Amino acid sequence: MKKKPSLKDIALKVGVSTALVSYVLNGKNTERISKEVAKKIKDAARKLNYRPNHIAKSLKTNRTNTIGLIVADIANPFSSSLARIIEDEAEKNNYTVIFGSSDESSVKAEKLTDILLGHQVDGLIIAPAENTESQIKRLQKQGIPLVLIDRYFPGLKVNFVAIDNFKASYEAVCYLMDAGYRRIGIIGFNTGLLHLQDRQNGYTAAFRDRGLPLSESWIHQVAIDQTTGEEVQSAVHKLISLPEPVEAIFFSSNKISTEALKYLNTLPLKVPKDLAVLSFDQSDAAELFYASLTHIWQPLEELGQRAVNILLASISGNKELIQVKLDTRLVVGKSTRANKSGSRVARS
Amino acid sequence: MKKKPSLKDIALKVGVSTALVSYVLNGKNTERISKEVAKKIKDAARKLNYRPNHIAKSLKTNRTNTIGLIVADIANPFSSSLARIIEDEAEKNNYTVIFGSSDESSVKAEKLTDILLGHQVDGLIIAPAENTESQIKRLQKQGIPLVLIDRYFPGLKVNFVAIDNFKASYEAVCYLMDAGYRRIGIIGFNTGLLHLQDRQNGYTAAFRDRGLPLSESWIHQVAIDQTTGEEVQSAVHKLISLPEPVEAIFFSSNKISTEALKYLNTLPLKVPKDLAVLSFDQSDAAELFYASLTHIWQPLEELGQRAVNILLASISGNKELIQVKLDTRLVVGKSTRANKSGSRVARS
DNA sequence: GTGAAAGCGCTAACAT
DNA sequence: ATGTTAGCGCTTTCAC
Repeated sequence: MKKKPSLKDIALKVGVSTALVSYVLNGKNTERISKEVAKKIKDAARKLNYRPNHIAKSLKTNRTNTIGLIVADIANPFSSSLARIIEDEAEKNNYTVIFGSSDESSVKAEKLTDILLGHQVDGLIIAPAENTESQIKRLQKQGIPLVLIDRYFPGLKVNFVAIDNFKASYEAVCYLMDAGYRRIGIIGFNTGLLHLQDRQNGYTAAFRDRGLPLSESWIHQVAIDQTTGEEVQSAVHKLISLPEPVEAIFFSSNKISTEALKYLNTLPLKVPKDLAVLSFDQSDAAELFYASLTHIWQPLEELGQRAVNILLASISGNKELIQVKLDTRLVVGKSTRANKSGSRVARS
Repeated sequence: MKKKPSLKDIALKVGVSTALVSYVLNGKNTERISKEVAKKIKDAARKLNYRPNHIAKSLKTNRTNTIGLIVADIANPFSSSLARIIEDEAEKNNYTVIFGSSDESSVKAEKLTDILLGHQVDGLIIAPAENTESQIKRLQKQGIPLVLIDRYFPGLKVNFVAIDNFKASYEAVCYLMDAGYRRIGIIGFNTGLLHLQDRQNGYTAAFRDRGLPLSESWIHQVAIDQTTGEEVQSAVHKLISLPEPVEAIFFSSNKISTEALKYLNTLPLKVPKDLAVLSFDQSDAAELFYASLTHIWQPLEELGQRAVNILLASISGNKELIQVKLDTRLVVGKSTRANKSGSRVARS
């Protein structure tokens, strides 16, 4: 690799000091620099194909204009969509994104954080994995600009942008109940992550508030940190094989619904006639499945954009604690029926 | 943000020179450093929660251990899956990934390249957008370690890892022909990107080699750089509304097939009975659609891993030109029939 | 208007 | 076995 041209090379070529070159190229103190010199410098820079060395600049300014992003798995559409939004919003503000996938492992998350901080990112956007509360706390104590996304720890006074998972689930399950469904199963993750627990809590709360019976056999949990295809299939299988099979299943994430729908495709049973399904998270799955999926839509754009803006504000010294819970929307598709016993609304 | 501890702080605390601290913390020259001092230094580093400043290190060493990744759109599952693989492979080699989405725009691609290079990435992995040949050429002339992925420019002597798109398409279309399909439509992108053109060329070549008639009305192209939902729908609609409707459609990318399948879901027609479909690229869509998709599978793992390894070799000074074309696999699903006129294989 | 020089945190060649 | 020092490319203060 040829040596890259530096400020000095330009200075030498034009016959001025590096300081002047720096001023001109950064548009600083322009009023007190002669037009001719400025032009000469710019020309030389162009001719040498000069590209400022951000590394050197950063060392001096203590700013890298880089933000670190830690998601669970960049290959998951939820994460990658978010990443794209964050990338765009960051770019608008002249920031670049470094990323890493934690795989829901606190060990990987910690290592990743170290690496990103080693690269001197100006701040971090983190979808925190389970058991990383202490890491987050430590980062905060070190004064590192930080905003959690998608998930948060209720005890921690740390910026976050998330959705109201409890409410979203609650409303979704109520929707099913209003439609006449009674035996409603749920497949969720077996995890300590509050935002995922909330989805299950919303589910149980709906039963409680409506005074409807809830059977333990309707609740299934799968592991979050490994391929869950088989586990999900087995859960679905159990739910529909009960002496009194469930009439509807609520999938608490896109990963789960994708696996479940794949499985349902192999079964003779028909959605929504024989079984209704409803899922958290939008995804292509919603429309690719033969019965377009009724699902809980998350405001990804807003989630990502606000995270970036809160982070940038924090980087600029804003000390205010900002915690945002955004609302979701229930998008009704064909995988559930507005009125379970269709005949009730039959016309004359 | 509190000032971060530096080598100097440790040196001061322990009462040694920064050089010693650097040696100890980097495990260099360990043989000639006393155990006690080494221990003291390590303890101090831990106590101060020292994290090496990669920026400073980079300035000195001219290595950032960062690679820049430019994809078309990180939100596309193809890109994000690849990104994940690249991330993992990079991490194994102690590298971090900075990324950006070009949106298939040469202007964005150039800007992105500049930004990533400004951050002093050690090398670039690029899925080049249309009309970026000159950019790539320039990068190469500057001696920047480089490997193209997924796409390449046949004229350029630049490293690449890609697949044989022509062959993959050719074989896929032949498969359809062998199954008895004759009126086979294709929906591809209207683009100058060779790898996408190759997919269409493979299609036409199959007709030519088999001596089968091909109608212009079977070939449709949609724009690549914008949401193509409507365009795809309209293309599908035209293909199945021909006086002699096509019997099969070949979608030349995951983006196209996803949109097309969504549309097919809204139609009364049944796959594969009324229409067979076959797609390039694996994706969840393959199994979520009611008739699991016959598709061309790409070796993403190998694609990503080899790209990283070739890049790292190049960064380490390897001058050898490496151009790899990997083979794909046709995965047969239920969206096509092995024998179009099913009766022919009917048993007794 | 312009330049000299210090220094960001680190490494490595060169002392001692 | 440990220390000194120059310098990576840049910004910025201060001097002329």
